[in-house]
Amino acid sequence: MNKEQNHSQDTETKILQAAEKEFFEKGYAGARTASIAEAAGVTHAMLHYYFRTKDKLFERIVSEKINMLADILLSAVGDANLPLEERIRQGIERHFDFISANRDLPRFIVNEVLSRPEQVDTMKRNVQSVVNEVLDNLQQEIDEYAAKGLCHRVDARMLLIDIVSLNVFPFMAAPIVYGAIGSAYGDYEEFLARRKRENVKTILEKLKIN
Amino acid sequence: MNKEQNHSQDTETKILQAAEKEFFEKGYAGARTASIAEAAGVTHAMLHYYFRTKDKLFERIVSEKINMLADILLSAVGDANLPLEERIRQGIERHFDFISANRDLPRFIVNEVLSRPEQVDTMKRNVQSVVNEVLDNLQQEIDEYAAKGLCHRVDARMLLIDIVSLNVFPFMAAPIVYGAIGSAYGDYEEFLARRKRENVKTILEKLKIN
DNA sequence: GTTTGTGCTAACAATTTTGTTAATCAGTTT
DNA sequence: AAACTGATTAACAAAATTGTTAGCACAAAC
Repeated sequence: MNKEQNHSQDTETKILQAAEKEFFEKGYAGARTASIAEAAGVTHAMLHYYFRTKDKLFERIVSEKINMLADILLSAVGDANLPLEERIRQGIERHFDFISANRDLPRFIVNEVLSRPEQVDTMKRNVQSVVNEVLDNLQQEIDEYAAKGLCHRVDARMLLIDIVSLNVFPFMAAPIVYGAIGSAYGDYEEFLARRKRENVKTILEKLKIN
Repeated sequence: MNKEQNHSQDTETKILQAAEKEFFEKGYAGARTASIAEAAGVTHAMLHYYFRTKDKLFERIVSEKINMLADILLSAVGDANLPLEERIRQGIERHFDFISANRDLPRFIVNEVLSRPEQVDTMKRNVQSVVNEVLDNLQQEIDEYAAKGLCHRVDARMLLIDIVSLNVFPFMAAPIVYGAIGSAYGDYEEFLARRKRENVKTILEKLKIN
């Protein structure tokens, strides 16, 4: 009995889950504490009991999500001592799969986090050092390969922006991208598989020397 | 005196401008009719006088913006009877410049329009026929070039998604993309110029036959 | 000069939404 | 079993936000 032994199977967790869904779908301003409580199957006083205010509940969700971002970046780095091309392919695919498994996350970050200057600072602090280290290593490796004439000497920072753009945007604009174009390729999952291959190809094409 | 002759230099227009700004910055749910009125320098009753409800005012802004999208697509098509490569370059650059001149538009569309199924339908109806025509022509032209061995036979639809992704995402995620990476390239405008060149290069690389 | 209509204001009404509080319930401890 | 503790509820309070209304002012029409 170290922690609180909750009655109805962790009310706090149920609220958090419902809150995440509501905030992701409607944003901070559009979210209603009453809806969250209802979705969680508790009275809305409980929400205030556990989290005091809507704001604090929101912050809790946000900080959790911001942490995921640094993680995915690191996990996408891939096994060292694979050949460069293979590592980049792996990085792109892992990033794509992560976004695919968290389809509402990019929109949430862009909408709710990037519009708050304080949180942008938090993100920068959390992400910048990791990003820079990853990028410096990647750039070094690219330069080595280029020196041996094995690839073009592309700019690692630009490459990262390319990758993230290609991987993320179609998910953010999914209703219109798939609705107006993608549906020609079959169902949504098929379309995504196609995009994933396409993105790998696009990026590797930039490196490839012919 | 066909139309109403307003007193203080077009109150309706001032409300519309203030509303656009507020809705773009804070989204529908976050926007406050009182803020809009204050920014427009009128009492907030005027807002209801001219537009009845917050909802109707919002719809007015949305439909205006949706129309812009079909326009930019057509205008980016570029002069026919230019060589293919030059046309695509022109298309990418025009699209980039349009986004650059309307930096909050993508976020607005993604956030506020794509989350409303009815409006997604409206957009599809408005955009789909234009997009399909443009894409069919482009595909045909690519195929002709490819048949002569002048370029790879790339898929026009995928190419369009690539272009839009590369051009749009950095603007949507500007605070973090520029803040964590882009600032290494100088001020924001310099960074953008660099991105524009980069995007053209990335896309043309996919076509180029070596 | 009176009438009429449109733009406009100030105050108010209605609703929605967040947050609080006092009381109750269910275990646990003593 | 009495007292205690944290979880829970229902009802309420407070604040914010949208929307309405009655009336004023001023220009044009008659």
